[in-house]
Amino acid sequence: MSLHLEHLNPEQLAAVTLGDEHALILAGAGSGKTRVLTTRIAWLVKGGRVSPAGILAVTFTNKAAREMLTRVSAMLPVNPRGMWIGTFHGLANRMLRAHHRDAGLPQAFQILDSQDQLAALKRLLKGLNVDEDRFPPREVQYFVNNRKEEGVRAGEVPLTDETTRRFVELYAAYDEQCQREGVVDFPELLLRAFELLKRNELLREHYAQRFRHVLVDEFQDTNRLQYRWLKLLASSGARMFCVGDDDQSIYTFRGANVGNMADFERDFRVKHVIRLEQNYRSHGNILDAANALIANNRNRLGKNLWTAAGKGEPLRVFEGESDADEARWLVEEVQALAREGTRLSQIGVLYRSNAQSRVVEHALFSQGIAYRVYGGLRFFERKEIKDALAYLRLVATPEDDNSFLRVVNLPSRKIGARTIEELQDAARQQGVSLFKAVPGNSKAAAFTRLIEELKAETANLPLPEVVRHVVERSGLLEHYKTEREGADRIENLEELVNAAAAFGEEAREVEPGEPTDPLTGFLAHAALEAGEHQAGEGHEALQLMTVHSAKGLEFDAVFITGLEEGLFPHEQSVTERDGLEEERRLAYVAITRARQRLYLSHAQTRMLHGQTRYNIPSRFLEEIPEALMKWLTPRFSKKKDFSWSGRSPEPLPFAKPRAREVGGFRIGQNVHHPKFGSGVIIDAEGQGTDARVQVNFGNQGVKWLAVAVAKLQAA
DNA sequence: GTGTTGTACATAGGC
DNA sequence: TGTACAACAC
Repeated sequence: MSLHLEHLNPEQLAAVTLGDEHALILAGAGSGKTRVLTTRIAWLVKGGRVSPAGILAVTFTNKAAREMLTRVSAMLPVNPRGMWIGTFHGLANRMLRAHHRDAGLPQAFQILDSQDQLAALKRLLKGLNVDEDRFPPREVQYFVNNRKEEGVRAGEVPLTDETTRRFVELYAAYDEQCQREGVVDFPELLLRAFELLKRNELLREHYAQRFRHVLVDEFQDTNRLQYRWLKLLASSGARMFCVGDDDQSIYTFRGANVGNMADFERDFRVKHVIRLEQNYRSHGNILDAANALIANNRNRLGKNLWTAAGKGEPLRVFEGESDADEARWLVEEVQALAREGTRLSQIGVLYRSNAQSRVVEHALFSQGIAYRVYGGLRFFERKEIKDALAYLRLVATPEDDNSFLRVVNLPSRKIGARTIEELQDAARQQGVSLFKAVPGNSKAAAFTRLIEELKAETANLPLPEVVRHVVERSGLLEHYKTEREGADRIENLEELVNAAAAFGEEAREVEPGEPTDPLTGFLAHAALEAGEHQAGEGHEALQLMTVHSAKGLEFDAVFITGLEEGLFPHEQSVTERDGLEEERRLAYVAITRARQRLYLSHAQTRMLHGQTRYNIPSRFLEEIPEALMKWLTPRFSKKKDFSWSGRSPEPLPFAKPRAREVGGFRIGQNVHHPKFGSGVIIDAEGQGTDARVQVNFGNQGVKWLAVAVAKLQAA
């Protein structure tokens, strides 16, 4: 039960034992950030500096919140009752349930995930006869969410032009619809919680007095609204302890605002910025590479990681002729590592985008190597689970039109688009929910009766039995039994019953005002905690994932694949503001995942969207000092004509004939241009003085150049 | 009202 | 290349 303060380095100790003041902790990768955060909480509580109820600690993921809770519990003599530890959304939900009346919400309000939100918007746009070409649902969603994250309601958006005016109308209509149906989307959860404190002085005072210490994890990932909410919570003198790393900010594309770090320093007149720069994870060469790379970014608070461990081995770099070649090499290296005793689960294969996993998977599969791919559908996002949840939601909230539409004809009740439309018209006219608008003698009435019966039948059952009963009586189980390949779905539906049981068993402390209805709690849990991506965690398997999902993880050996211009950095990023810097931070995150060994690779050709692409090596490879790397293939191979030779597939017999060689240049050849720099020829056409070649210059773009005019040189 | 073909589209993904 | 959803035919 000791805090083991003696094991902390001076900076960590200073952070943990900081006195009565605000603090910004710049915590580099692998610098013991979580340890500092949890030890500080324990130190505050154990020393009697604050009661557990005075602690509010917030993270971004449920996983991080769980880990924090576990570690804090281990350091304290009793279960830390009364602490608020959770995600922003989880804590907002908790607050809104407790004060749903003040927040203007029904007690059992349902939470829309992004999919649900999009479905709700599509329905709205259809009902309003909006031209979906001019106002695509996705863009409306984007607009709404961005405004909410700025804390701006529909009535407050400046109407700069006609299009904006239209978007704002839709925003307002969407919010009305949500209100009517008693549902709340993710950004709304945060905005409501913010507005609740902003408008209700009594409540604000209550919480601001209660929480004496507010601790924030991954502070660089907070958006503007989250920061403003934190400021309200700290409005009565609470001490803020914000931990973050600007170099690991990789989520600006979804609203994260690194600027919050600088704002925080200023707004709270932070006296102490503590830098945790000693890294306990990686060998020296790996850290040197990371430091050198990130030094190319201009917008930084500044930080340099160091380690007491040795330099370790050089980074191994491989150039593949193709993506398949790269994958073959990777598999061989993995096998070699395994022979040397590295466990598969301690090897991470990282890539920029999910599409890249396929080739690697193929190679792994053919060699019989166990692997696990992260990403994709999570448990509570699966179709059959969402169907079951829709029934459960209707039992709890019949006004939930989203759920109504989802399952009114599932299993089939012979209710088609026509009937639905009529129903929607009627509901709109009467200003009521679809459920209420159902005429007594219609086909749909059988459905509403079913829901009402379910409600009555399950009223006094324990939660898992409620779920079991609804899954069976709704006809879903039967429906999926008759569906071919429905075995997995049946299994998942059964697993849902188990999930309900597990949820019920988790002894969660109930504070006054907390929802007492277990079903409501479970439905919120399902929305907020999407569950595991894939079963089979803990099995010995190679770990495949995007760089984004690797954040926060570490491996003995790491492969970063597809280090090519256009892929990593991604071509989309060049059009984004500071996009390239974010890509570089992403590469920084990837590198710093490795403990002992780091492998970097790229391929000369790659199949993307069914087409062969010729990419030049990523600039990030050039930003890493040569001395740290060991090239397994000749650096930036000068091999020419690779697309037409050797093992490479012949062009299809009916493919459009392409000029293989024009004006002394060949497809696949590396070239240099005085203005655009180095590139690779990806296409050619014409003859003699008309000869033109298409060159991929990476960040400079893809260009057609006349051979006679452009000063192209073989590189 | 349901099954089938056809076309558009393709970063990253937490809650 | 593979998927997702919309417009089509039964």
